[in-house]
Order: sequence, then structure tokens, then C-alpha cells
Amino acid sequence: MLISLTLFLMLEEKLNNFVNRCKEIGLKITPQRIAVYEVLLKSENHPTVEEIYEKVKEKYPYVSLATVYRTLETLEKIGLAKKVCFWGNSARYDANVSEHHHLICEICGKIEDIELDQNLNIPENLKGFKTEGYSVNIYGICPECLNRNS
Amino acid sequence: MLISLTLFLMLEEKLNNFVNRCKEIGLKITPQRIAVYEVLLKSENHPTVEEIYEKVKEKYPYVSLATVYRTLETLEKIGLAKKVCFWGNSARYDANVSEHHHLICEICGKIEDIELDQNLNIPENLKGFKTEGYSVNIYGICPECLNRNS
DNA sequence: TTCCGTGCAAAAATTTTGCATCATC
DNA sequence: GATGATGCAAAATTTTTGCACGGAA
Repeated sequence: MLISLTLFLMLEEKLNNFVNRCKEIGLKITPQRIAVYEVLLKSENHPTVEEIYEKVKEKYPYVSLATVYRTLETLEKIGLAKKVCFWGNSARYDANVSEHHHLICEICGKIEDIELDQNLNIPENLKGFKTEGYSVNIYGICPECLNRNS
Repeated sequence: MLISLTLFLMLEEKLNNFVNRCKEIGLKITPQRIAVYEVLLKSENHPTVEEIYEKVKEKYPYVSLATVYRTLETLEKIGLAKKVCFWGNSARYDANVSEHHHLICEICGKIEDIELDQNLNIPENLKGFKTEGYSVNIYGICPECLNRNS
């Protein structure tokens, strides 16, 4: 109960932040944009474009898949979403843009965000690259797949 | 000179190993398979399927893209290649299947293998996942893109 | 009113599949 | 000779794009 209230406030805050960012940059605030971002914020896993589209359609049946693609691209451009490394053949998105890591099931492809208590010390210059950050993908088998296969 | 000789020997060894694996499992050894694997082994970067296809075509002009797709899938299945996390929209492959890490250019998408002198200590059990390994993606800007944009 | 964003449909790009033929074993 | 792999073409999937219209500023 308390948790869901907290989550709700976070959601509101993030949506407000989004609206402000849009105003700043001169992007128009449309219901579709809000809806796409809201669906992404509410997603526990890292949804594919198609999955986001389906969710948005529940609220706006006439929304177009192209709009979802374009909105996700916009969100990525303004730094509110990230395309994540994917397992299958379609792009997945994540609204968690803080530096974090992923736990990936090698069987079903499920991806969970994860915090690590250890840090890597990455030099600013590696093989001539100017480095900017890193993310760790941990591979394994998720609880559901472990059960199913035993 | 010495280096290229060493590389050549490694290549021969890996190709031999591949042939043996095929015999073991009952896969037929075809020129196309060898060619695809050889191209992948020789690639410095992590080529897309299309890029591999183009290279293989230089030697076997009648090769089909479908064969390249199927061969890469086979290579992955027998553990001699890996689909890597990708940046753009098409799959990339890597013949380096040992545990290693990636340095990724955020502008052009180039991916380089990299060794790290630090290790993360990953618990065997994380959020119910049975973990099996990890890889680190370091993001940054490659020397060429740094030059181009300055 | 001015534009940007949207929906729609078509196109492009990527990947998979069915099937007859061919090559390896 | 049997079987599995290949090439080709078609289909399926995923993503992008052009353009006219509508809605936000």
C-alpha cells in the first residue's frame, strides 16, 4: 500500500519531469507521448516496441505503431529511455536511465535490472576510446526456467 | 610477421577444431560453413550477417544469405560463435567465445573486444537466478569518431 | 495560425521458411 | 544411396518513411 503510493508519486514525478523537458526543448506534449512513456515507466521488465504498442492501444486504440517507434526514439534522444541489449530480434526499451546492470535469463530472455555493490574502475581512455560509462550483463537462468527444467 | 604467423596458426587450429566438432556431432563439413567461420575468425570487429555474407561471396559468389544465417545459428548452437549485444538493428556475431568484454562506440556502433584486469564477484544466486557468467559493456566514443567530431 | 506530431499505408530492412536440388558422408 | 545442407524465392517480422490531416502552442 505504502509502496504503491511511493511508486505512484515517482511515476507522477517522472511524468512531470518529462512534460517539463518537452516544454524546455520545444517538443509538443501529446497524449500519445505521455502514454508511451507511462507504459514504459510502469513496465517491470524491458518491453519490446510491440508490447508497448499493445499497452498503449488499450488506452488509445487508434495509436499507430509508427508513433510508438518515433516516441521511443525521442525518449532516447532526450535521455529518458534506453534501448537495451537484446536477446531476440526486436529492440527492447528501459526507462531506467541511471547507471545500472542487467540480469539476463539465457533461456527465456527475461531481463531484470540489478544493483551491484562493486564498481569497476574504468580508465577514461581505453584503446583510444573516450569512455563514458559501463554496464554489466550477468547471464544465468531465472527461477521460472530453473523450475521448468528440473 | 611473427604475429601474422601466430594468427595464421591460431586460425588453422580453430578451423581444425571446428571440423572435428562437426564430425563429432554429425554435421557435414561444407565449404560454405568453413568460409563463414573463417570470415568470422578473421574479423577484427563484430560483423553483421550482411557483412559476413559479403565477405563469403568474394570466395563463393553463389552463396546464399540464408546459408549464412543458418551457419551462424549452427556456430552459436555448438558454442563457436556468439550473437553480441547490438547497437543498431541487425545482429552481430563474435567468434571469441571466451569470457571477455566489449568497448562500444556510441556514435558509430563499432565494438571492440577488451580485457579487464579487474573481476567482479558475482554470487551464484542472484534474485533467484542461477548465474553463469557476465560481460561488461563499456560505452564511449572511438578515436575515429572523436576526430571526426572535433 | 503555425508547425510539429500523428495515422495510415507503403517501403525498406532484416530474418525465417519451404522446397527442389546438390554434395557430403 | 541416404541424409543433411544449400540456393532460391517467398513469406514473415521488424523498422523507417512520405504525406496529408489534425491538434498543441
